[in-house]
Amino acid sequence: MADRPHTKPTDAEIAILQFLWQNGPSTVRQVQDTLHGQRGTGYTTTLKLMQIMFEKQLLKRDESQRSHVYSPAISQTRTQDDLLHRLVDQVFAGSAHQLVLRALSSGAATAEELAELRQMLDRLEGEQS
Amino acid sequence: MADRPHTKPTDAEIAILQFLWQNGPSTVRQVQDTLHGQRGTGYTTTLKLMQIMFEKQLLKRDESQRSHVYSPAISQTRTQDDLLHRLVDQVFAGSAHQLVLRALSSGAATAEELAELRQMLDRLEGEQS
DNA sequence: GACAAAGTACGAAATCTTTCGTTGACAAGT
DNA sequence: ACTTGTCAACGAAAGATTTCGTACTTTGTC
Repeated sequence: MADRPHTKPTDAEIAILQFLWQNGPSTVRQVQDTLHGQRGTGYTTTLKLMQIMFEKQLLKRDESQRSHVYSPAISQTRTQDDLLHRLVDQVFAGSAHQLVLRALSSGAATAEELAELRQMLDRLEGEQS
Repeated sequence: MADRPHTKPTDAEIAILQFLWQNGPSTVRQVQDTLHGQRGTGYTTTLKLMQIMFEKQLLKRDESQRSHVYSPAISQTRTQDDLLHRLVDQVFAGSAHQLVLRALSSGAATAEELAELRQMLDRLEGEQS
């Protein structure tokens, strides 16, 4: 049950959250090595960011070890939903359906994925009747 | 043919763009009255924002009238695509298909819209074979 | 022409985000 | 115990965004 963060995570914050969602609880060092090896920023930058995210309650941390171990305090799906709704409201004038159409037409989808979508459609139409 | 803005428009900028896309070329006053009547910010704030957006080439303007008339310099669809891709990359790990599934399951879609989606699927599957 | 209304331009404050340097604590090996 | 390496904490600078006050210009009205 993730608390709703009333403010949108910044890009840098999302990158860190994404790493933690994918790799599980991690130390600053682990995040820094993998993530900001690409970004080119220093260790203390990542540290500070994660400390701030901890204060903002975006991250939890285990301080029992010398190297604190951080994990997300908000769920991936919840965050995805929030950002998705933001995008729909802001730039698709509230029409999720328009967004879906555009994502499909511009994004490449495999046959498998299309089949999965078709299933989803069946299910949704079933619910509606 | 909209230039690609290499930087992402900020939230405030997107709100203004959205207004202009929906209402057509407008003066600062028109934007301010409608949009930031809700936001609660002053006239000069909106003015400044739109001036900066003009410098950034996010907006065009017609200065032939005393009240300059602004219009978007980037297309709505292009911007939607850009932001959509950003979201997919950042929080859906590059999987547009995951985003679509989530948008469908959480966003309410009417029967009509579902039918339209089904058509889109048919078309996409046709292309693939 | 003087006045008021509404507009633009500009500068700067306030806020938020990102970045890093420095300091002090802790641990490991010698 | 001493040195070396790693870490957390903190403060502060740099950058970007948002906000608004003030000054100047233009337009129309009396």
